[in-house]
Amino acid sequence: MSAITWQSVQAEALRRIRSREWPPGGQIPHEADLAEELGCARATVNRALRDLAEAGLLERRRKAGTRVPLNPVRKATLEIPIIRQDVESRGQAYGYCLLDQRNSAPPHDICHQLRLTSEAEMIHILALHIADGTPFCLEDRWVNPIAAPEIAKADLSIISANEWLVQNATFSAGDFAFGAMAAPEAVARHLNCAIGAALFTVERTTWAATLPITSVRLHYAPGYQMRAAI
Amino acid sequence: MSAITWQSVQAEALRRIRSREWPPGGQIPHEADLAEELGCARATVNRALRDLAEAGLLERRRKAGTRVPLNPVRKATLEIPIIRQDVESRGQAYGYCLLDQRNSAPPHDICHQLRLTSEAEMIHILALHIADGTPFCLEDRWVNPIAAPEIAKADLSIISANEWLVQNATFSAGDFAFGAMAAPEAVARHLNCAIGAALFTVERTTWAATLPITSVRLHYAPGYQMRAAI
DNA sequence: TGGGTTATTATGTACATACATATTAATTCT
DNA sequence: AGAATTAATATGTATGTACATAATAACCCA
Repeated sequence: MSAITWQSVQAEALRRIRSREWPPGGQIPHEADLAEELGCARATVNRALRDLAEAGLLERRRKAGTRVPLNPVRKATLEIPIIRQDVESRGQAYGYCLLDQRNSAPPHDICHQLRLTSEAEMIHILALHIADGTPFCLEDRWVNPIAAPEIAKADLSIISANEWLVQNATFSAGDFAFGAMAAPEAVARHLNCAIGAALFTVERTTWAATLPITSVRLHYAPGYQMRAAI
Repeated sequence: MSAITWQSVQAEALRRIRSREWPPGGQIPHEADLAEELGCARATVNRALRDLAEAGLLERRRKAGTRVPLNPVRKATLEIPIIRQDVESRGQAYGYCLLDQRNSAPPHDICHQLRLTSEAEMIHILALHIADGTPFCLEDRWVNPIAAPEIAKADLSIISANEWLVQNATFSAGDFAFGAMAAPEAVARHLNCAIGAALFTVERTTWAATLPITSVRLHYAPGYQMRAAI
């Protein structure tokens, strides 16, 4: 293969950005010029710069050209495994316990999250994920029975709703919100921690096209950290 | 242009994954077969499937082919803006206040984070980010003066270290850890919240190649949520 | 049979070319 | 002058071909 790969072109572009040879806010040469200068095809330059633009390190617009953003908004990739895999990848034994499952009308804020106006009943699930015998994560979930009717037949005391949904209800879009919350009494009891302890909390809502599937709140035991990398 | 784009090929592949026409754990046809079936070039199929593999929806290996993973590890994209932009994008007025800046030897855990063994002095910065007059985020940062010597000349009472570093010390790699923490007395005082309040906390460490640049701990005021989307 | 070598195969990449598309600049018309 | 039209241009995409690479399967020989 040719000595210059799109990776090498990308590395050279990164070098020029970092060294300010291509200054912040400034335009960089056209793809065609770069291709000629570096001795490769334009498609190769395109591939390299496109990836950098996706990472937020360049801004590209047709006709306007490519420029180095003044305040790059870097994008980190967050891997969202199912909770069992999260536990097992830490080398801990995974356990699971269904605490409650019933049909009822969701509270107002859940309806809002799912962009539902009706007061239709949904499936409410409360379950505990366990790592090496100690509480790991409390799952408080509402499932839209219209979007995933077959979940009613699943035995959620064996497989977690988290896992069942990942395997059976492929979603097309999802929102995440990460935050912290003082453990309410009910949550503290299940997680076996002090009332008011600082808990890392994830709220996730997923859709299949415009049909809301599920909204879940995950309360992680004190000390949990979620990791990401650039 | 041709009627079939790589996006349309990707959409069709997604449809087959979701409909289980391509079942979880199963192999899918080769690129060449798909290209013939869909009536496009192999490069077009490659582009479509490569992107799906990057999103975690397919697994590709040379010679072994492409398969649908049993437990897809979905990847969410997290945008990491500078804090000023984060505040301004919420429609709030940004304020900033440098609380302390001094040179000293970092504590042991910071050295560990930066993978440093020496006891060399670093720059310690404590600063408060403000939204609409109320405390938004407390920044507790250690900067390696070897990696960013020019920061000593910067007036960090005017521009935040966060912003200065993004603009002046492009990094090549970074680790993130998100978690929750009960507000210690010193932090609570600055954030004007109760001692022990649940705070969303981000720890970030960045490198230029193997040279550690900075390690920062961000304590967000109670109620803060970080958002992401798939 | 076992271990190492060689063929096979599916994905990965590079290139030249052609055309599409979005956006800006120039131009024309009223 | 101002609005509408047209040209110019940089990026975006599709294609056919060629070869690279990694992983597996087949083979061969001791």
